[in-house]
Amino acid sequence: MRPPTLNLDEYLPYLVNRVGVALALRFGKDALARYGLSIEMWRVLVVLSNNGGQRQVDLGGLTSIDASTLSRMVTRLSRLGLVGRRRSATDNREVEVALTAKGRAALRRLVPTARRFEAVAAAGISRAELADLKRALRLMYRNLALPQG
Amino acid sequence: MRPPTLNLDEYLPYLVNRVGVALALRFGKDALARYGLSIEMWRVLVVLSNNGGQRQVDLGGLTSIDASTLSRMVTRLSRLGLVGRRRSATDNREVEVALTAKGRAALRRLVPTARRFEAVAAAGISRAELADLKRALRLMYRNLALPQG
DNA sequence: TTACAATAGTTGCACGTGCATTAAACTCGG
DNA sequence: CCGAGTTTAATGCACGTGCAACTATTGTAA
Repeated sequence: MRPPTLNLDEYLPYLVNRVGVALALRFGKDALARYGLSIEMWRVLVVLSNNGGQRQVDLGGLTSIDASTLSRMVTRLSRLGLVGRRRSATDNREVEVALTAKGRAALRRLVPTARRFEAVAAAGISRAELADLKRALRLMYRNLALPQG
Repeated sequence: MRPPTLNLDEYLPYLVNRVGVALALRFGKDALARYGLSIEMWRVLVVLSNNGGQRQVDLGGLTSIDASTLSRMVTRLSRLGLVGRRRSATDNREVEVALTAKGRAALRRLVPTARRFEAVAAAGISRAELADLKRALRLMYRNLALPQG
């Protein structure tokens, strides 16, 4: 009556999650902690840098962060001086969030570090393999995000 | 003075983490929630199923879960009747954790579901590509886990 | 214009987590 | 045999998170 065993070292979800957690942990502790930032905060900053100022709802959609969590996170980021909040001129419900000069400066310092972490993680993987890997990961995400399982 | 942009759709750590989170979310909400389990709890059960009864310290090492968190988690799992706790006969500090019959039964039901989720995630990826993908992920983990960065 | 619905954001609350501390049991050198 | 140091587990505490409820503003249909 033993349960069917599941070899974790061959189980794809585990392998993916494990690397994801390790990645977040390393980058979070070695680089972001000095700035008082979490990975989620870092992701918000990157999205703001790439896509420009955003309403909080849209920011939540782009980062998959809950609206209430994001509200408090933006408060913290604002307190750190990295982002600014201002109510929309056209719709008084909306809050527009944008990077400050200090936020952009923080990104200028962090992005190269992030790239180094990527290089460390990908050491020993060829360019071609890396391209395949990324393609597979994007496919997997689409497989999971779609409303059918 | 714009910060150097980081294209998230080509940034490996983001791609990996995103899939890892999606995987955990889907499996957690669609399957584990019915049993009152979290992914971390599920992982503990799988490790117990594969490696047999373990001391809490070793369980923490195998699952990368903090000792204090694990202590409380085992309390919850024990309350659910899925694992049993008993003090070691040889060392009175140690607590041995092992699956109960109910725990093994839960695994028998969950493992096939987990395999289905893996199949959904990996849809459209060939056997050869899948093998490469797993190999790359194991390598990445070693790159990150090793004490040099 | 006036109700009713939808949307954006914030806050109350319960919960799980990690860190630091504590308690108990064991190890080992003197 | 004794005492310092180590190991294992449990607990106090602060914090971030998600869900649900709530407020404020805007959209819409009669």
